[in-house]
Amino acid sequence: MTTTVAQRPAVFDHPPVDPRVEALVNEVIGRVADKWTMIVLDVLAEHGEQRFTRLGQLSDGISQKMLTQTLRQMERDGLVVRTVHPVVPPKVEYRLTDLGFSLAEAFCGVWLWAEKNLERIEASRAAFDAAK
Amino acid sequence: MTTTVAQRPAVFDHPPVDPRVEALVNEVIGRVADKWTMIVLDVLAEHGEQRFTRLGQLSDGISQKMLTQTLRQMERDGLVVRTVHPVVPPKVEYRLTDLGFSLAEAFCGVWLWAEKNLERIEASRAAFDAAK
DNA sequence: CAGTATCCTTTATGATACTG
DNA sequence: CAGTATCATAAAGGATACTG
Repeated sequence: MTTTVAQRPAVFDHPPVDPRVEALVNEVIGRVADKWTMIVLDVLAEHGEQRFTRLGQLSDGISQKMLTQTLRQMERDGLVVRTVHPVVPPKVEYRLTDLGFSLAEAFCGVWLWAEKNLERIEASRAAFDAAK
Repeated sequence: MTTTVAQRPAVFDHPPVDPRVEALVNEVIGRVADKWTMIVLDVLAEHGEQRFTRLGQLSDGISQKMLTQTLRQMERDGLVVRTVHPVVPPKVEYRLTDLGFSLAEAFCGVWLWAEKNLERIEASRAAFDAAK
């Protein structure tokens, strides 16, 4: 144990966890902490149920391929539900599950952090780049 | 505005933001919501200041190359400070800045979410895979 | 409309060897 | 120890064309 423990908040004092659980958590984080997943999640959280094409418009910069891929993965992970309406032309809607919503809430703090600290980050980058 | 607004918690009712700010936030999220960044961030938050090699051991599965790369980027973004001790053999220590620490706190909710919902995710995946 | 399929380019990452 | 440099491969991602 290092001498830095006391200066860290209690939120980081996890109980010791099974390494295999930790590895699984890492895997989930790696899959879930994905740029497009977070953006689509945010769009669905902010705009509610949406059709495929609209979702693509709202998820700025995403390609159709990545949208399909991201949505399939999110569906598989239980973050969204896909509803196919048997009409022509096709109408498919996506919405967050409770699980997806809880992730959006958990990730919300990171969005706020990014929004709040944008300028600090840019300033830090500029200073770093200037120094070398 | 859709009819789903009322059922969403206040945390998602952002004021309208400049699209360019939103794009920048997306960029930061894309860069920061990176698997290795989150893992190294977590390790530094939990274990405090660490040397390069030790950091690699604690960040399970990371290669030396990715560790270097991730640390440089985090340093550039102002998340960590790199301290070189002029001794031989070299001793370089990394620790979180206040900014880095605040991100670790913001991201902490996602770790807890992942830990809490691991089994639900695995069950969902199994069901999804079985259905097709 | 909501995809799928394919080709192709870019980026990410790993393995290995080398150095102050 | 803490990297850097290089090579090689895998994975991510974009563009385009096609389909129920």
